[in-house]
Amino acid sequence: MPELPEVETIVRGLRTVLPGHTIIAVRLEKTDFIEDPIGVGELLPGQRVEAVDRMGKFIWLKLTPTPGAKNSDKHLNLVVHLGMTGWLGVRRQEDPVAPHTHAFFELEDGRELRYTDIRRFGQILLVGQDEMGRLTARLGREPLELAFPEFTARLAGRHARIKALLLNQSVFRGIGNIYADESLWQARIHPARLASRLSSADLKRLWNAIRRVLQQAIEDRGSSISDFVDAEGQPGEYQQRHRAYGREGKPCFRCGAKIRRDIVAGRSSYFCPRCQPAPRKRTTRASSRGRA
DNA sequence: AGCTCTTCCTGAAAGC
DNA sequence: TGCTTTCAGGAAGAGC
Repeated sequence: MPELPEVETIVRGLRTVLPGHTIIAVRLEKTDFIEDPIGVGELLPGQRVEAVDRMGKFIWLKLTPTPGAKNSDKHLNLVVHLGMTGWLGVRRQEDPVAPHTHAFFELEDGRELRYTDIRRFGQILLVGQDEMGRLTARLGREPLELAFPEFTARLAGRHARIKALLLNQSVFRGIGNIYADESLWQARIHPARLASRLSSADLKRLWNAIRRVLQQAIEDRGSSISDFVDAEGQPGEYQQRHRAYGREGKPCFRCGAKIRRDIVAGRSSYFCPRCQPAPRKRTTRASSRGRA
């Protein structure tokens, strides 16, 4: 599933082949995951891709109108979220079309940008320059651009489970289930611990772990679990370094105990029950009533 | 504020 | 063997 490293890998691939090229036509198949399919079809032809960037798990294509574009005074942005199974890449028009390809953006040179998404949990948004601020305001900080004091400040006083906060895109942007679990394993922190109960040593280990994990995963071009491939169609390598995610029942690389899987924050969470000790008391109503 | 539950969707895997 | 059920999960929204 595409998280920050996978999206970064896609973005780096697109950045080498897309800027400077102009969309001349749009073809859409299923459109239920596209915010404004009519607008996409009408406004994108004539738009040139100026730059490709990433915001958390969003791919951000900055567009510039060419003389043939409608609304040629307006700067548009094509923002794409890959959801669970999304893929965005450039192919020649004569190349075979992968199943579940729902959007085709024809370029002036005979190639086309294609969006493929089996489950259609992704999103395609057409965003005007003025609305980009509102989109970014919903998102937290980039975890790799975050100094330790800011990291601590974002978690201070939060009574939610650390796993829930790592997954919450308005706290940090780009971390998903895999990299949350891998970071917590590295930092030896149980996913169900409350953020407010973490010591500064815990937080320091977690901050370091998130940075190490994400940087290594970007270097390895992401994790390919079921079907992730980069913009060129190549799988990533980071799944070979997974220490917790998907390893239920297998020995912990650190201590040999069996990795466990529990539901924390509504998500499968893999952790070592020995290296990542559980919080002392469940904060259930029953236990607090029993003590009162 | 933050928790759980539900919804969206498909295909793989497990169950019968 | 073949059909049915379950599960996975990012994000948003409802309800508590």
